[in-house]
Amino acid sequence: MKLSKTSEYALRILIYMAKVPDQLYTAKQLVKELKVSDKYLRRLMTDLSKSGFIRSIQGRDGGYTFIKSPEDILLYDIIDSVEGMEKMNGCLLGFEKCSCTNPCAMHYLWVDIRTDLNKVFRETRLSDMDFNKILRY
Amino acid sequence: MKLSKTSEYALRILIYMAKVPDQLYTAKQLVKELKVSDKYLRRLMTDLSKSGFIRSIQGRDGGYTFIKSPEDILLYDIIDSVEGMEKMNGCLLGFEKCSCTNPCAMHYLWVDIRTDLNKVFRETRLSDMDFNKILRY
DNA sequence: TTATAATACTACCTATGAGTAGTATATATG
DNA sequence: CATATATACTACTCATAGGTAGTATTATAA
Ligand code: SF4
Ligand code: SF4
Repeated sequence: MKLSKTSEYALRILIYMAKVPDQLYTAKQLVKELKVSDKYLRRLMTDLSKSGFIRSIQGRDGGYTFIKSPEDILLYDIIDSVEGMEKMNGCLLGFEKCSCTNPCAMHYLWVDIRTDLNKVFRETRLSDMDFNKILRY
Repeated sequence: MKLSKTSEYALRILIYMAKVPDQLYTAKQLVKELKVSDKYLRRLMTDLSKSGFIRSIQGRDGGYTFIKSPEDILLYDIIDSVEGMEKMNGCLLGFEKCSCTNPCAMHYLWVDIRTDLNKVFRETRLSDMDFNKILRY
């Protein structure tokens, strides 16, 4: 389940913002910190606003801020909103949809890892990130 | 590290062939069993021949057969040959090349899973597959 | 030696994710 | 109200993975 660039950006942006929530971030500022294409980030921010994680404030002194508390946002939610999580519900290896009563060749090699991975994404909240250990956003 | 369709096909094909090695498989036969696009499979078979896993026999009564023993083929080798394994050596999440002394936000959530995953691909040989349990190719 | 049945090759087509350009809209402040 | 500084929107471009079409080549067997 290699994440799309878009998911990667979404995670990086929201994790960066979650380090100091309750603050207004402009697109300009985020672009500078995260080194993501300006136009692409702006478009993504609009999507993330529509998804209800943040809200946008237009006009002078505008920007983006959390509208949902980082404690209520799972990594899963973020990925799900930008690229859809069927990719994870199905087979993370990219194989065809799986019934698991009808296992393909990779299944038994894969299933434990899948469980761990799902756990990470479904149980980690933005507020759970260990910000002290993060050296790069 | 969602695998590309091409890796998926390569694994499925070679695993299918490894169930009964020492046999000649025609493209026609593989297409029928694995339900992969005919032309695409053929092209892939040529690649797999050039990579040294199988050899092709042209002409009437031709087909493909292992030239390297399934005992000497790691899943890693297959993926590496069709899509390159940097994707796995780098960050499986799709993040930029990582130094790990300079961890990004996902690192500590991810690193153990990455280890397990690498282990599976780097230590499983085609001959290790548990063919009794595989119900789908 | 000719017909047949297989693989190999070259060149396209198509859909999608990523990124870019330009314009429109909103709002705080003087 | 005018201006400066934000975000929102629409419509492109570009690269790549996946898939397709048609032709060329190879080798067996009658
Ligand atoms: S059987 Fe397991 S490995 Fe195979 S496609 Fe389903 S989840 Fe993936
Ligand atoms: S620090 Fe860890 S999670 Fe981040 S890019 Fe490197 S390997 Fe991936």
